[in-house]
Amino acid sequence: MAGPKRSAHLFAALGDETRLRLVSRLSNGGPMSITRLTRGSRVTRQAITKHLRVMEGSGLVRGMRHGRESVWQLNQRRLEDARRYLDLISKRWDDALLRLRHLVEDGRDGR
Amino acid sequence: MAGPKRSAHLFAALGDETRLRLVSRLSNGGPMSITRLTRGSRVTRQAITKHLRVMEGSGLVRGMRHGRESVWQLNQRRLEDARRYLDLISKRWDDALLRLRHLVEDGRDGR
DNA sequence: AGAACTAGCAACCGAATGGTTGCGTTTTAT
DNA sequence: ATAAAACGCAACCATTCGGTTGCTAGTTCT
Repeated sequence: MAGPKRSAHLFAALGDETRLRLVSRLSNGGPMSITRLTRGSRVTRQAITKHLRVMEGSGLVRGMRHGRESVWQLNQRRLEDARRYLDLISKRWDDALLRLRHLVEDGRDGR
Repeated sequence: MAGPKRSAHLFAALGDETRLRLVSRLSNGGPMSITRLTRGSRVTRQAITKHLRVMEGSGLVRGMRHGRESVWQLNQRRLEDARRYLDLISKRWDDALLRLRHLVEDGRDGR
């Protein structure tokens, strides 16, 4: 299920520039090894590794060992989870504003 | 424009449990004052204020002074920005996997 | 006018975060 | 068999973050 706790965790994983760049790289280059991801990034391989682990922790990405290198790929399902959560909030917000407008108008009529 | 930096900032604003709870409250209760938001939250009013400012910093929320209280409301446009970014990533990912599959298949045929 | 309410400002604190460096281990290439 | 490549582990560091407390200032209510 969604839930604010799990969702926050997920968004937090997206809430870092370096990490979002990794997501972007993976999203249009397909699965990639750590050193490959490190090339073209201004930070250390270790930093990349840490970030990948963080994202793995929220299910956003997962890696498999392939010979001497570990290859990482996006997990699209989690992306959809995030999107659904935003949709939910958006929908509720519309309704809330509608209810609010009704309240105001009723107030006027009630004078 | 989107951009990884601005987007990361936006997701970071969503990437905290307390903050996401605030978003949720605002999303189905409509615009609300700080003290009202504080009631029903386990943290201090000051904490709430700080979080609101953080979210304001990424344009996710905005507040207006109304008499002695400051009333805050969601900014739906930013929510849509976040959603669009996720859509973009998702779409790219699909294409990347497709290209990858073609590569693999071509490899087999090329033997 | 005075009490109560709502909020802002500033200082402080412990924990988490993003990043680096150094070293050891496994796997591939020569 | 050695060298090189790719990675994991651990320690360390500065900064940011989430949160609290104490105090002050503007608004509303009686």
